[in-house]
Amino acid sequence: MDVRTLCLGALMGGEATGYEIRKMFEDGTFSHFQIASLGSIYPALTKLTQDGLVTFVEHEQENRPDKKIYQLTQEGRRTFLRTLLQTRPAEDRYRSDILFMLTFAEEMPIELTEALIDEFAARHEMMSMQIDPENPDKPAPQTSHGRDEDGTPKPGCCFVAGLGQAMCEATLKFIRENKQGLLDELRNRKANKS
Amino acid sequence: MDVRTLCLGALMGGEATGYEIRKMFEDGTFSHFQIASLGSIYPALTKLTQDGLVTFVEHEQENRPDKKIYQLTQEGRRTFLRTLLQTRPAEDRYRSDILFMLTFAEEMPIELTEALIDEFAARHEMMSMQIDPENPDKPAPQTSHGRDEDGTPKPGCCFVAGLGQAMCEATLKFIRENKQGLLDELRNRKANKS
DNA sequence: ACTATCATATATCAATTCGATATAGTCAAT
DNA sequence: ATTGACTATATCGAATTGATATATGATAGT
Repeated sequence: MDVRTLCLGALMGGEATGYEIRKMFEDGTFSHFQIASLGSIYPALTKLTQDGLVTFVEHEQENRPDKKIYQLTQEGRRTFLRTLLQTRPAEDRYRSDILFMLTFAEEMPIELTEALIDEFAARHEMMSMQIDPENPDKPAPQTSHGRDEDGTPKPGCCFVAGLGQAMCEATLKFIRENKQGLLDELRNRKANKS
Repeated sequence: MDVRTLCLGALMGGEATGYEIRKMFEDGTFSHFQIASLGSIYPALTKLTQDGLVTFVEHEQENRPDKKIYQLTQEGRRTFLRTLLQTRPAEDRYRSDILFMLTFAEEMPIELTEALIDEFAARHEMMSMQIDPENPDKPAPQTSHGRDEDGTPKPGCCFVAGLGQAMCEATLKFIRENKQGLLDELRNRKANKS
């Protein structure tokens, strides 16, 4: 899924600026399973405007850069829904420096291994708290993304949020149950080697 | 972590060709938490050779392109271990078209929602089987990546593999418990709307 | 027998995307 | 007083992906 499609999806929840769209991918609704940076969002919005899939209204603000509030056109909405129907979703990809590094646990000091695991746990704990299945867009709910016009959270979003939480909890549980075992085993091996 | 570092890590397990390194990220040891394509691996190996971190021996093969078997130099090994100690691991990032699409479940036919969930489950089931914590590099164990010189699986690899499996299982469990509820809710909403 | 398709193996390249930076003002905190 | 954080758009070099080219053997389907 390219950034253009992601932007269309972001605008399905209502109008937004490029900056707000980035926030949806940084902190908000989509942050746990899609990424898009400003450097790709702004060009994408420009292209979408040229293609007539979005329009924007420029709001002047006192002593601040103009705000361009983007909105889907009917054509944009149709295009996005067609994309949903036609796209064969790409493989999921999970990228974790920490897990990659932990693969080399034997080659590094045990304190580092423990620190990496703790860091991994801390990040997942934070993520788990950030995701609230009843309220998919926790931080800054000014814009009503993730919920319907009437304010009800969307069932799809709840499902996805719940799944994310389940994954976090499984991760934390695994660490609670296996961290000490790994550290002991590593200590054993070091002792045997010397 | 850039591709150069990933290549050094891949070569920590012993010598390999560029093609074999790609397989480690495609099917093998690292496939579930790091990605690297041939288009980035070959340039990375060239650069690493220039920098003296790896060397290669060219093996001619009858009726096949030459094979360049790469190997870490001592300098390369030291550099990688230093990187492990110094690098602040980047945030994990998980990217899933399916979860993104499911966010818009209300906007699409229920059959598509169900198909997407089933696809998601199928992929995780496959992944779960592919990961064997006792044997981190399931497919094609010619090269001994993920295990020590003596053939014992490395504890770090086992830990990471076990974690991956736990996540897969949690995902599958969540789907078993929540898929029907989501579909029912969606059907309800459609009925109420019309 | 013929034809795909896949696997091995290296290499290149356009298109995409990231990450950093520039600009510019407000606001809170140290 | 000044550092850092937030809002907001925009650009650009660098990294990376994904596709393609080349060459051949093996395997499987029609």
